[in-house]
Amino acid sequence: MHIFRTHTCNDLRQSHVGQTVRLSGWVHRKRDHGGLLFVDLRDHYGLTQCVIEPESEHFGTFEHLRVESVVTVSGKVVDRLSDAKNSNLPTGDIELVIETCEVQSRAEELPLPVFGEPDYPEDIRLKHRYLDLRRQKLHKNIILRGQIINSIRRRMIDQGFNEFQTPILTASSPEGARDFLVPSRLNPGTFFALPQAPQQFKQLLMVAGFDKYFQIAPCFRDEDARADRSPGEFYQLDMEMSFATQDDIFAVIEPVMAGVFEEFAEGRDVTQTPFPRIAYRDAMLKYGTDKPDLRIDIICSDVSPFFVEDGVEFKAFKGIVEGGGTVRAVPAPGTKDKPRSFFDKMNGWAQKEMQAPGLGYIRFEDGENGLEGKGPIAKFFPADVLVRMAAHAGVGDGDALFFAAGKETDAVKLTGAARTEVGTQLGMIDDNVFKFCWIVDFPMFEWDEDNKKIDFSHNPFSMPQGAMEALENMEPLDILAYQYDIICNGIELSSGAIRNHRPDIMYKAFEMAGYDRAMVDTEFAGMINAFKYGAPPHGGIAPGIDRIVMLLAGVENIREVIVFPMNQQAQDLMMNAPAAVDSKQLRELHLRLDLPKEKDKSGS
RNA sequence: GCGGGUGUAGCUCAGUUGGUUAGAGCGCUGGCCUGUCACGCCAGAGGCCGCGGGUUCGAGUCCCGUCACUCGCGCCA
Repeated sequence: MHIFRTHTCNDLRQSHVGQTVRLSGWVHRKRDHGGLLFVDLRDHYGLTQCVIEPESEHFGTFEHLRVESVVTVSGKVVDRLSDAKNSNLPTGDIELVIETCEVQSRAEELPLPVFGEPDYPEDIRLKHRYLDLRRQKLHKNIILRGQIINSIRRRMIDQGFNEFQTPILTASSPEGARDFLVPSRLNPGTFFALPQAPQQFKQLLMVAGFDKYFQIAPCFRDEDARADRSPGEFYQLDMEMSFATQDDIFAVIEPVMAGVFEEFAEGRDVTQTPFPRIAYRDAMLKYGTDKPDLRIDIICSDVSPFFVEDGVEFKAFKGIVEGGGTVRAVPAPGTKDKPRSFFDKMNGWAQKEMQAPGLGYIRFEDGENGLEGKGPIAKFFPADVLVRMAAHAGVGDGDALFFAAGKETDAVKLTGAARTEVGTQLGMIDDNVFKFCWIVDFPMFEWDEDNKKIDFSHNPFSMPQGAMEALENMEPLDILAYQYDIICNGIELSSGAIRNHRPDIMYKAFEMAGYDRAMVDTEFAGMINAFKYGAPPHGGIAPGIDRIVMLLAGVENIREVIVFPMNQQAQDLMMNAPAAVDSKQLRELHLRLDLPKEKDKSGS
């Protein structure tokens, strides 16, 4: 008999009754009846109830053994009496009568209970991640992650893509995030950067003629965290292909995403391919964001012109529109029965959460003379203006409109947030649906208000639509790029682009954003040089693995799908990283610290 | 860097208009219990009310500051 186990804790069934077997695992739970003691033994695979009687020489061992200790037990598999079977457990028909046992590892009192999985403070969970990972829910998420990555890998390979490994110690890449730096001992005073993405490498692989690249790529960015953004490091399905149009990229990645989501959706509905494509400008107008949650069936609109019509007396918004601002309408469908407090709360939300001046509203109801407006500001509008505005915004009897007004950027931002808030408050978000879309036609350039200049609005290495001709002849802010995002349920899974593979167009685009030729030649030497020796047109995308797993696992926080995550301050509480190093290590690197004055941390 | 929320036992939380000795459940320790599977019953230990200052005869409670955690903004094109 194997010294640790003949079966796993999920193997034994009625057919094993009578056999002598051996199991190893963690003591999940004990139920001590004095004269009889039940031990639920747990391993990666499942749970088996073991039972021990007081006559046994090992009874005392189990009486005082703490849960989560690791034991090996041997004994006979017996049938349970019919009313003692547990239908909730795959092994619930049988139990193991313990004859011999060996304690492999005693557990001390736990900082974090495994059984029952009660909510626990996240810093404790992170510090004792190995305990947290024993819990079924997290354990399952991590296994799911591995299965999803396997599925993605298989789907990419099936489409003829080759997997590559690119350097971890490299130079700063063209992304705009802060780099993690690694000092070079052999080259004092110089630093590697960890890749923010393998962007330049994958493009260089295209120049090298490999045609179809992919990698489950680790990416490192020294930026602040969000619920859906892990600090420090994360993984992307990074892919790139040559001689491909935007549609070719979509045709490759859509079946991968749709296929993976369908494979792991467990009955949840997934958008059929091809995914809807929404132009950036339309997305900003209709949804107030470039990552719309299409589960919310609300379409916003610009209603600015109605506020400056003759006879409209609502001076606050009129002034905003006349001053070059804008008013956007966010429909709230089916709110006839909502109390006044619903609308007041939305206004309070806008002021508190969005730090907006407020959120005006009008409720529409059929009256004696047709559709009528109700609410505090309706009285400032002639009846016919209200009717036309309702028609324009697509609302009718029993609906309401919220108004987000201000400078266009502010109004759009408030519109997008209000749309989500209304959708949430009205219960319009279906958790059992994955709604995908592409956002396309991002502008190539934008106006940088801080520096009063034109700058790249997205990726400087994207190909402008219309190529050189557009750069030379069009108004810069009107030029679009072959740049696209893929969105699922309001979460941006990835940006991608058809790249600019032409040095002449590259120099021109950078020149328009105020960067001279010399700067391009030094900052992006590797790539611009490569493009001078025959580069294929190419493009790609890099969907975030962690976010895909997060959506499929149905969790709100990205740390629930990462095996050893850092906290929001980008600290690993379990490994104590980052940490100070001793002076010998610093001397070897010719580094001297110049730290800011330390904060008073006596509060903890 | 900025804004919101939270901070009372190991954990989840209650704690009245400011008023005597700060409670409950879970967990932990000890005892009892032969069919449980969220086992049950009894007893016990466990508190700088995040920290500092202020108001007050008196602060867990009110005010100011600060720290920690978290969500968001900036940032991440």
